[in-house]
Amino acid sequence: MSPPDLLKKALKKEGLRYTHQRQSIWDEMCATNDHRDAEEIYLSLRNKGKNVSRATLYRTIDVLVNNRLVRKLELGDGRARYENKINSAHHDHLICIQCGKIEEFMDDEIEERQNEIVKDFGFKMIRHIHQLFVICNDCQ
Amino acid sequence: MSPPDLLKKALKKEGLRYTHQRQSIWDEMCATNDHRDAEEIYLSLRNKGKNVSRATLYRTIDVLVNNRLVRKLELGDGRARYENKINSAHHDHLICIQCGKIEEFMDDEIEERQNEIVKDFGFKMIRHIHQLFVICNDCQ
DNA sequence: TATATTCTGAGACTCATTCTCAATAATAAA
DNA sequence: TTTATTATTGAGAATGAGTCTCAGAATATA
Repeated sequence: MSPPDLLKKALKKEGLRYTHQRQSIWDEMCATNDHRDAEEIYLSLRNKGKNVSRATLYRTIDVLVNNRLVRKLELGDGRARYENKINSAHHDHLICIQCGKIEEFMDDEIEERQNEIVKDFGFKMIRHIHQLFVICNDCQ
Repeated sequence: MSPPDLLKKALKKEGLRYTHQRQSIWDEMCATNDHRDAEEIYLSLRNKGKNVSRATLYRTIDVLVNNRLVRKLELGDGRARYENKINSAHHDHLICIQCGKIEEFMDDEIEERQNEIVKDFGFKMIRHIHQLFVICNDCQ
């Protein structure tokens, strides 16, 4: 299911301990390719009998995000969404402002232009956010 | 300084009254091309003897954003930034993750590709967010 | 001017996220 | 393996940007 080594490696790299809770959270993150908020992940864990506190959930997600196992999506509505990064190549997002549906896109040309822009400024690219807010076909 | 007609027109369109506070806030938004958070704008108003409540500030900024006089920037740190839209053409942002400096960029090729992507999905583009998080030249 | 309606401000409230700290679990040492 | 050390956890308190409430103030209408 979820590649156990990736979690253990990340924890070791950070000097953190391997615990049941952290494994449960990583399993849960890998269980779907959805873009879920913390509460959805929390409740899904509870449903499966894996009781992990919100505090631990947030703390663990931070570790996963910092180690590029999970991606954090900020859509501007006050709730972050999370998706695992191991089942998919790099992509950005289209978000329907009506129904909330999230689709993924990837465009080499855009990626390339981005890098050139940053280089032209003499800066160093760390990461980027590219979100297209749309009305999807179902909502038109 | 700030084009007074734009504010009055927007308020009229929304069926809202023209008040001192709303004019002060619009003046303040036009006073700089910075990307400031609500608290900075609030304090700057106070400094100038224009006492406007936070409630009114947020409410008015909403109106300005909805009428495209002001742009709201969500950088993922929990504080929205605002910039007036009347002194500048469309652009996106580079943000230094070290010092917080914000630069602007605009790329026709990217804009075009974006539109094509949305069209290919059969969606309708509403708006987009494109942020490049970097380490700027001063911070390297 | 009188009346109706909208706006404002102070502070209470919300809600996602972070923090605190005593109890617990994982690791290291003996 | 037992003990000692150190990190982790969970419950709930705290945080903080932003929103809401509602009585009094300002503006518009008759």
